[in-house]
Amino acid sequence: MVQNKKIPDSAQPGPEKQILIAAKEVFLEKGFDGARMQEIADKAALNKALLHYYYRSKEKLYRVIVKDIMDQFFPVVFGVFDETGSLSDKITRFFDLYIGFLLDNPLVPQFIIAEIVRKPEMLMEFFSGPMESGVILQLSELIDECVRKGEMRPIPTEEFLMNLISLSVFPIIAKPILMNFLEKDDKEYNELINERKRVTADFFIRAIK
Amino acid sequence: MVQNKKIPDSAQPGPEKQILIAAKEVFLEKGFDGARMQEIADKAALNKALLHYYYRSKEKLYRVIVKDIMDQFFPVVFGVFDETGSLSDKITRFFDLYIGFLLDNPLVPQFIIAEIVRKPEMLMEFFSGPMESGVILQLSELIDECVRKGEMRPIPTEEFLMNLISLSVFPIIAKPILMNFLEKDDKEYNELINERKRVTADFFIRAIK
DNA sequence: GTCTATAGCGGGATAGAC
DNA sequence: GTCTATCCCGCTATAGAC
Repeated sequence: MVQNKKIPDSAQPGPEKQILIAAKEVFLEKGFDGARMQEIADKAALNKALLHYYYRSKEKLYRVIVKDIMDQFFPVVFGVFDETGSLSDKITRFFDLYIGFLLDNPLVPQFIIAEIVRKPEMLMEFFSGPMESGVILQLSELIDECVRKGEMRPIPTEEFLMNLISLSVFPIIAKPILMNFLEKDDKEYNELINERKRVTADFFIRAIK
Repeated sequence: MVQNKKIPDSAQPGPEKQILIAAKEVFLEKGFDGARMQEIADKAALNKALLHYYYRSKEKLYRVIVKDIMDQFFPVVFGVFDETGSLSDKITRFFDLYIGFLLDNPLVPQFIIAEIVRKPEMLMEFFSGPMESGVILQLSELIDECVRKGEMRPIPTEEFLMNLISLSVFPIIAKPILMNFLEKDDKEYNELINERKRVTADFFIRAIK
């Protein structure tokens, strides 16, 4: 299953890019410890030695992939709230866009949770970019404004953001468990998540009214 | 950091139990691939060979720990809704209890997500117990009743349950990322989660009204 | 740049003394 | 039952031919 084709900038078609595509697939699925250089090489239809020729070590290759995944993941969260429209529109658009992205890339949030949580050092390394974008501040201002207009009750920005993300992401990363629990098959579960785009926006809007 | 002392039934104080306690700590923190038998032995202050004497293989030891973790985790989710009180009381009690448990055992949900998601076979193996308890059915009936009484709007059981769990669990498993994102230190973040016991119950109750 | 072959080691597992 | 010593495989990494 191809998870995602968005691979860095620099990479021209050729072995270097093939490696990145294969590595991303394998690391996403298996994590650092579970991934094997041999499997990446096989998937890229190349020799194992070439991986080291281009990227020196497993660790170095991994870091490239982590950066790629983080760069792709975080911008999606942001920049939805600075468009036009009512608060309800923005929230509706957020869930639609974000859950849509997660459905296309289910392994991405799981990877970030599982891997970054166990190697918090890496966070600091790759997190400066998104951090600086000032989303928190921007969101705070939006909330203030909506409260003034009476479109919502006052809610701490942290709570607003946490709930927004929790409701979107958790059903994706816990899919196997929740599937089992709710006795759904794969198709049914994905339909459920698809409905959540709408349904969760409604849920959220009611909660902040 | 001792995560949790609740270790199976059978285990008397002695090497067998020491191994389980150490193994649980290491597997919780590192996962199967990341865990080292040597580290478990060191932590249990025993020889590596003894691990194999008692549990034959890393895999076998791991299965014992997984079962222990699952057995301890799932009952907490259940059995909160069959007590007395109004719907609001039940929801408030749920978040209080569940988030409290998660704060005491932050690695447990992360472990279940990270490990079980990558070895779905294991789910089937250990999931029969909780599955059979009929929580879904029970919750459906509660919702029906509350809708009849006008205490809440009609909501699919799946949605109700997913949102309940998402709002509780996600902020715990994504702690390192959210901490960074919200620019909180460890203490501040835990306080935030503690407030969520109350605050999230309120959020949820508003959403289903 | 791309391959084959192999070094080197970490780590799970076992043999065997006590 | 508990230890030390060791086996042996799998995997990262490198040497070196082409």
